[in-house]
Amino acid sequence: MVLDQNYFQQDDVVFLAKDLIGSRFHTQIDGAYCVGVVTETEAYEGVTDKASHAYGGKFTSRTAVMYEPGGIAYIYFCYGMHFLFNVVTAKRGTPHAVLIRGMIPLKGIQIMQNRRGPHIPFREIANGPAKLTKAMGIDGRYNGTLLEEGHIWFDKSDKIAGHIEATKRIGIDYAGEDTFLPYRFVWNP
DNA sequence: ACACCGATTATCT
DNA sequence: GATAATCGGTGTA
Repeated sequence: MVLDQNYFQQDDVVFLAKDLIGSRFHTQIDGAYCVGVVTETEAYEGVTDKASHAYGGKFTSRTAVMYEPGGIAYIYFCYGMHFLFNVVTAKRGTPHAVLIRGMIPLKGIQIMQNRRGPHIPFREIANGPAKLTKAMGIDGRYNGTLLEEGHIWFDKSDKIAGHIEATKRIGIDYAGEDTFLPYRFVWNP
């Protein structure tokens, strides 16, 4: 079933990050349909999380979409050259988000290969947050857009096999003690 | 296998 | 002016 606003407005962002492992991520962008299975996510827990862009209630033009109701995209430009894709979760006013960090391509593989470059090995097409957005054709145009079938969306069937590992998050060593929270989920299918 | 480092620019202070 | 939720190439082993 397609994951809707009701699903994304649950308030436990750590649960959602883990629950999104094994879901299918779809884009219909520039005339190309692509799908992958989500293998890696991270939770960013709103105003209380020192790693979150919304830590301490920070509200800027960049973070404004995080305060919108769950079920929309928060896409931002990172390190001067990469787009990173998050799902905004929780209710309006609670700026939680789940970063989608990795995926195994399922459909539209040739399109993804073309977007990433012909010499990229299959397993490296979308095994990183910026690789994934590039493979899926996602950029800043879609910041703040509703996640719905036909554009950018998720669907999920049942429980997955295999083990989900929880680790500290990547690239947030500035976050003090929150650096070590087990908010990253990695699936070893 | 692993460590190092340069690229490149929107966003925030 | 400094920073950044990264990536890919280079070098050593």
